[in-house]
Amino acid sequence: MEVHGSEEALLDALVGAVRALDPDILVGYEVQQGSLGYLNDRATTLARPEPLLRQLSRTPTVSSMVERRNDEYGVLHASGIHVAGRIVLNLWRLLRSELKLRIYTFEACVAAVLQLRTPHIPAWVLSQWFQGGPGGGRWRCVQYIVRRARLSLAMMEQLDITGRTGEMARTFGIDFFSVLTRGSQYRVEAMMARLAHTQNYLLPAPSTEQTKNQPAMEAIPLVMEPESRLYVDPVVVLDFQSLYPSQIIAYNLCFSTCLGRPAHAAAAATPLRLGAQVFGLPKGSLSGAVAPDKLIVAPNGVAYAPPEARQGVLPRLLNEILATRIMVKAAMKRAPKTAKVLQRILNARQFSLKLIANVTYGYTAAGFSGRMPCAELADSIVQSGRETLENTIRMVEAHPEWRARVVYGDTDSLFVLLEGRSRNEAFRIGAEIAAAATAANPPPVTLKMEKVYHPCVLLTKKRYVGYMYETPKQAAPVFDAKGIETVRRDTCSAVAKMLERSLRILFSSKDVSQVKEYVERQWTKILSGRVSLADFVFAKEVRLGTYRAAHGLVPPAAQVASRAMATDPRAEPRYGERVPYVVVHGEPGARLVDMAVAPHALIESGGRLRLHAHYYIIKQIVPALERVFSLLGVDVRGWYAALPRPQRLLPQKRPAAALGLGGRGSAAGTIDAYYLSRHCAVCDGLTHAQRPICEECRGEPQGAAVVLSARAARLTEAQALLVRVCLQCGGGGGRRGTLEAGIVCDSLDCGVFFERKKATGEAAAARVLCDLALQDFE
DNA sequence: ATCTACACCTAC
DNA sequence: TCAGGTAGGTGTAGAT
Repeated sequence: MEVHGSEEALLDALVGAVRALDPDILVGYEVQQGSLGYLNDRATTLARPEPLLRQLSRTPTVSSMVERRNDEYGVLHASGIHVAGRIVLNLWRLLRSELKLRIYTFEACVAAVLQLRTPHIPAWVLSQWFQGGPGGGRWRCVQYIVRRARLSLAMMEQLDITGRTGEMARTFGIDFFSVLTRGSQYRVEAMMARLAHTQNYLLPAPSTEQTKNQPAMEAIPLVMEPESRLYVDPVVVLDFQSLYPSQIIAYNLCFSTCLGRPAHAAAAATPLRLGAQVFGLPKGSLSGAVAPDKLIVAPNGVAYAPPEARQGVLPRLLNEILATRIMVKAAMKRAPKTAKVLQRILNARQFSLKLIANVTYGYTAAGFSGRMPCAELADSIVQSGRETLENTIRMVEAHPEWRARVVYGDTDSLFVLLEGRSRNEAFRIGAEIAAAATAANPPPVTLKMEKVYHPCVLLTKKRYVGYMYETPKQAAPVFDAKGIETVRRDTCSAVAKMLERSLRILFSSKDVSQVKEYVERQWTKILSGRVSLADFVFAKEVRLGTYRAAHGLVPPAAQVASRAMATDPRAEPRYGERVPYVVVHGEPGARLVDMAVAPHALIESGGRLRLHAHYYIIKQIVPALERVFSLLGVDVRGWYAALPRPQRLLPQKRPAAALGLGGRGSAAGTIDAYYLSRHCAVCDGLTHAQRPICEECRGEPQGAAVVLSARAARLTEAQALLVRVCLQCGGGGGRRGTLEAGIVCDSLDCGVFFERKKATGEAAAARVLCDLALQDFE
């Protein structure tokens, strides 16, 4: 740590340090408004003689600058800050594509990547600490900031961002920065152009006008309408591996082999229109090269040269990509399962190969921005894939011994219901189907048995859920959901958790009354306010500046962000940032946007704002549950209507002294002071405010055990409870004994940080690290 | 009550 | 100065 007397001197020292270390890469968690961007803004304000970014660069003559681009792509992909000669990485943006999270705050990313809880301390508190002068406060502030910088690096390290980006650069044959900032077309072209050049092909460059005027695409993939219901018999899920790439290879589909519609070729008087191009082929130029009966005619009526006559560039390219992917997958099998990091890296590598294989189709169909799309070629790929799937469905249903029915299929997958059969039989028949379909198609078209659902629910197209078995030997099923609220990030986690739990109860017990019991218990908790706010936070992506002005209405998240900006312009959300909000009670007839507020606004309102429990239940939870359980003839809405309304408890006014908020160094330093609850920590019933366990439970074994262990360890009852139950969600739900690292259980992302005193090695009192955490917590 | 535009996010 | 594709479900709010 260096100490400097002025901001000027500080910036000079930064420049000196960067020049001395001469790094290739500069990383900030958020480099536009914080980090480098903030420093640059300060430097500009101070009107230094030379721009800071140029001083930090390696080549002062080349421009270094802040990129101000208002188009969607630029804002989304570029780091926004350019320092010539160095790569500037905007970590949160990288993590956004790397991880699938509900929200991408620094703390949430650290938790997801490093399995670490970190406190969030707002800037104004840090500022207060720092201005407190030498001593604890200032040191705490510096320590906090240094720790965050280290954690950013630790995340880079853990995810091997530089290593993997470098690998991809080598795979695609493009430079490091382009891997992160440029699109898929660039990757496809880098690979395709190299291969094309070895065969003396050049890539056509149609104008945007020509591209726009190419014929419209006609083929669409098959998406079956599923029979919506609960399936208690096994359902085998099979899918074609890399369907589109394998169609390209199997039928030699390529720009370089496409001959258009044979009818056109015959009538050579009219020039051949193909994709964005118009060719003037001399009459008879085809007949000498390929016998008409050897032509491959795709199901959309477009002809292709057979591989013997001319092997296509795309087929060759994809062959190599798929072969490499198989090698990587083999390497994953060889590597020890315990080498988690290696496994993840290899997995990411094979996944990126799969991705580039799939976007190769996208390249041929890129209508909006494509540099050389070809509608006929794209149609051929889709239609061949569709026929392959349709033929397979027919074959499966026609087989007399399988007695199978295809109940759903999407593009490259089929769901096969095997009525009255056991799971083991399902696996056997599934393997037979896979083998038969693979044999019935030209290589490398491969049908693979993915999994067996037992049981499952098919809701609609692209929405289903089931207990999944991947091998016949697997004892415990895995909950697997597609498209429904449990996997979507535009619902709050209360919806996701309740739906998942309800489905698990249904699948395990097949007893709807147990589901009802669970759901009613949760509703009661919600209505009486005994819930964690964290489970009721929505977080949706916000793209300010793209909303239709004519519509006159912006989404709630955007509204919340705009309100925050009114008081602090630096609170402007980055393009595509997920902005959290909660729904509170409003005026009668208020629109949703008017009832959406930032979570901290609710926390800090001191009871003025109230969580809109009714909205959450009626508009979010009930519809989600209803979609599933109405299939069983259950009236979820009726459950709620019949539910006795619990009396809502007003937020407790706690004496400031007990909360330790009377001032710094207040005597009430133990954590139990913060958890005075009206509810018994064991049974959740009402209790005396000063007693964490109600009188009845003190007589029950569990409650008595707490009392006894508390006495043995010389703790208060509340302290003893810390190690048994999560204090935030009250129950502990199977997490008992796993609370070593924190007082709050892992299932909740409350962002509160507690430091445990380890001195005595026992369940000692925890001390709140910062006063602020309390507000977040409440 | 039903339809539509818009926004978001997912499956493939 | 660059930007793969389509299908599809659901919530919100205003219009019919």
